[in-house]
Amino acid sequence: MKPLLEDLERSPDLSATLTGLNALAQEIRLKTFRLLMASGKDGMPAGMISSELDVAPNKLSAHLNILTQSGLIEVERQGRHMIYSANTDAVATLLNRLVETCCHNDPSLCEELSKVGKC
Amino acid sequence: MKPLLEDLERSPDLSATLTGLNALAQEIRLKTFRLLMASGKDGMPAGMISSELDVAPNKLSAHLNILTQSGLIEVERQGRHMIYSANTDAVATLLNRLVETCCHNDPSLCEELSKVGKC
DNA sequence: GTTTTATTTCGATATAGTCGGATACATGTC
DNA sequence: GACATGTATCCGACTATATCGAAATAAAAC
Repeated sequence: MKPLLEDLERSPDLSATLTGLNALAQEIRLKTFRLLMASGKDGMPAGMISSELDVAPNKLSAHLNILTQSGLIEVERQGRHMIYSANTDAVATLLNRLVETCCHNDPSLCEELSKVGKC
Repeated sequence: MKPLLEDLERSPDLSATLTGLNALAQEIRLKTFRLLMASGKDGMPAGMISSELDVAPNKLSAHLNILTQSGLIEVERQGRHMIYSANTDAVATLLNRLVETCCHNDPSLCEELSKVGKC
């Protein structure tokens, strides 16, 4: 009568959630992510992110890889530019996974949560 | 005419956001957080979390500290038990900070995001 | 086809996070 | 006060992550 642990253990989403959180839990990557969220669907080339954030290109590249592999951002080549953009669907999925275990007891707890993403 | 970087740099929330994300970006801490989200406002004593997740008490204690200091969970002593519970308001604040830079260009991008937390 | 620009990859080092075992600290019980 | 229980802290070892400089790739310009 306590399925909580089992559900969490077997959740195949747990690994993906950890990957996404880990991708965001670093200053340069969080700034990059927010910059790309702000730049919308057009995205931004790596060099522009590099100069906007004042981060060395090689350093940034490693972080862009981690973000891309998490699925939170996407890349597309345009000529010799690599255009990065945020994947808002992946972001929504990640946020949902963080709050999906709430409200099992009392839906009124989640009033604040229901205000997320109202933009 | 490019206030993006400046806004991010000066954001006093950036540090708090990183602390919160970092707190969640670890397997034991994420499982703990989800367990506490599921256990609602009553929360759970440290020993019960320890046995539910099959994590040694000393190990868990360090992780509970990190989560508590991030503000995502709270503690209250009851006799010799330490009762931990999720702080849903802090969770909502964290999630909002992740998406607050979106939609500056095109609100239609955020349809998925607006579905977060509907429980 | 050589040069320039944009970006990534590689190898080495530094730093921070995690773990396990032992110990210490409260609180409640006898 | 002595003891058991529930948690927290300290320590050294290990592992993962971030960083830096240098070199490599890929596309465009000349």
